[in-house]
Amino acid sequence: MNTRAKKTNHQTPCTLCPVRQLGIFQRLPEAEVIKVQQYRSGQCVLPAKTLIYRQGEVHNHLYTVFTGWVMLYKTLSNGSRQILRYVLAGDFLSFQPDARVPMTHSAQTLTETTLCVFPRQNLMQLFNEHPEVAAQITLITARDITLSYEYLVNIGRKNARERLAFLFLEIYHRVLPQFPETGNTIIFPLTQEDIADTVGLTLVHVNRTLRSLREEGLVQLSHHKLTILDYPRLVSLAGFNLQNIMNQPLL
Amino acid sequence: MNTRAKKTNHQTPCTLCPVRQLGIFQRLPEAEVIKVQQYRSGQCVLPAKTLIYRQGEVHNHLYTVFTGWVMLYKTLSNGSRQILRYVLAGDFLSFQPDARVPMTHSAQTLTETTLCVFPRQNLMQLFNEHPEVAAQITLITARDITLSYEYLVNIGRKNARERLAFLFLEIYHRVLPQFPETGNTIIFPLTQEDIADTVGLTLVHVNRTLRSLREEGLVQLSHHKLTILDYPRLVSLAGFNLQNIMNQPLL
DNA sequence: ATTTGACATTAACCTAGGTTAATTTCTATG
DNA sequence: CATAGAAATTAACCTAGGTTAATGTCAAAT
Repeated sequence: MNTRAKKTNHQTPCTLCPVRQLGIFQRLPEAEVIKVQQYRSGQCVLPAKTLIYRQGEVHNHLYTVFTGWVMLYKTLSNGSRQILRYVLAGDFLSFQPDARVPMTHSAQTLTETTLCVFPRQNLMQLFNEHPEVAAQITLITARDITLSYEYLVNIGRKNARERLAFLFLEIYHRVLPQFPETGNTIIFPLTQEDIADTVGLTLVHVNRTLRSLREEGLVQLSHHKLTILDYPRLVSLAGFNLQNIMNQPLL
Repeated sequence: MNTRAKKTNHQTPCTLCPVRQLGIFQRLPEAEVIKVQQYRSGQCVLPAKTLIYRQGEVHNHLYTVFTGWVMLYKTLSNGSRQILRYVLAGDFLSFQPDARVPMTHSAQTLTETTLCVFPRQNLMQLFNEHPEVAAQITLITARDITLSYEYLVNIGRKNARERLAFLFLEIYHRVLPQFPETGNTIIFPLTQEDIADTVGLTLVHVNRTLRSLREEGLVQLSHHKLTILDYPRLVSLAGFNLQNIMNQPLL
């Protein structure tokens, strides 16, 4: 990982971890969590725009995102980039269980980010000793697939306005549980180029489409703040279905 | 599931299962497999074009594909369809671990297909009693994500020729281990409309692009047979990387 | 052998989104 | 507060791929 990363001194005990409410360990009993903690190797804070791992390289850590935004992306030989997913607080990062295989994508922070680190070597041991955790991870991974299927539909079968509407709603709904006080406005650190590389358009066309959405009073995006102006119309434009997005276990 | 489905009388014991060489139980010791077998509820043969489950409906079985082709897809409110993935022999089907949540996509056979059936209720029990299996499933699911990321790149950032080249190579390499005697020609049951709905194009443009690939001596597709004519050029056109595709544990 | 419906093929035309390039904000830094 | 690089915005023009629609081919069913 990048050298600017600093390992924090204070190590939050897993039982006090704020992301427990959001992510993987939600349903694990207290005792289970305390046992899991011993596999953890630490916690670290990364500045914005830090590469966490690079496509093609072997990488020996797994992470849970504590706070901040991370993006996963692939780079093609012609230089273009496809962003695969945004990883937010409570999400799992770099889940590729075989430590010998090089990563197939890269990960980079968008904002300052705090990660909780597990060495990959401990994973199989953790699985064997705590099958509960393996089951939880399977569940999360299955939901990640569901999300990436939504992205496939979004890029493969929708027009520009629909694609943006969907992206905004998807992110809005994943940010909401972290900041319940948030109204219709969330902090949104993506540039228009990031948006373009997420939904398979060019940045110029993203800009045009944003203007059209703004002029129609659907969303407003500026200075890294996104405001949902007309939620119902946006939902219907995007063909948005909450169920396919949420990372929390669904009741 | 469809009523035309017939449950076969003869039940292959899991230890003799031909897909064991390909799929999930590859690394499980014999004794483990015998124990897993008791969770199985049966084996069934479905004709081509059978709906296995439908988007929006709760579905209480999990499957391993024994022989045949299955496609997963989503249908939008405007009637268009996005194919998400082809499920081949040895692959896992409908992995959505929470039985109460409706399926987010549909599954339909393309050819006659034999499935091995697990009731979903047994899954958590299986996980708890056999963490080995949970770990294997995690591994497979992680690889499914890798594949769907490849699809995202394919649709989001490549032109028509590149998309088709990639699809052909991806499928070719997944079919190969099943039929080692196959030369450069494989059976390829997709229609041009299926191809279009997989790579985010229209069937008319798929036809045009196929002609162009044929005229340049790259691939030949007719009568449900696909022939790879110029493998190296196809690989370079597609930006194809084997590692991201294979479902087998890599080394 | 004929019918039928599904699938493939082609042509003519059109448009959503891409390309290029210039200009205008921001925002971080000295 | 000045400056530079990053990000946003806009306009003019272009093309890859979409649309419509007609025709051809094949295989299953009678």
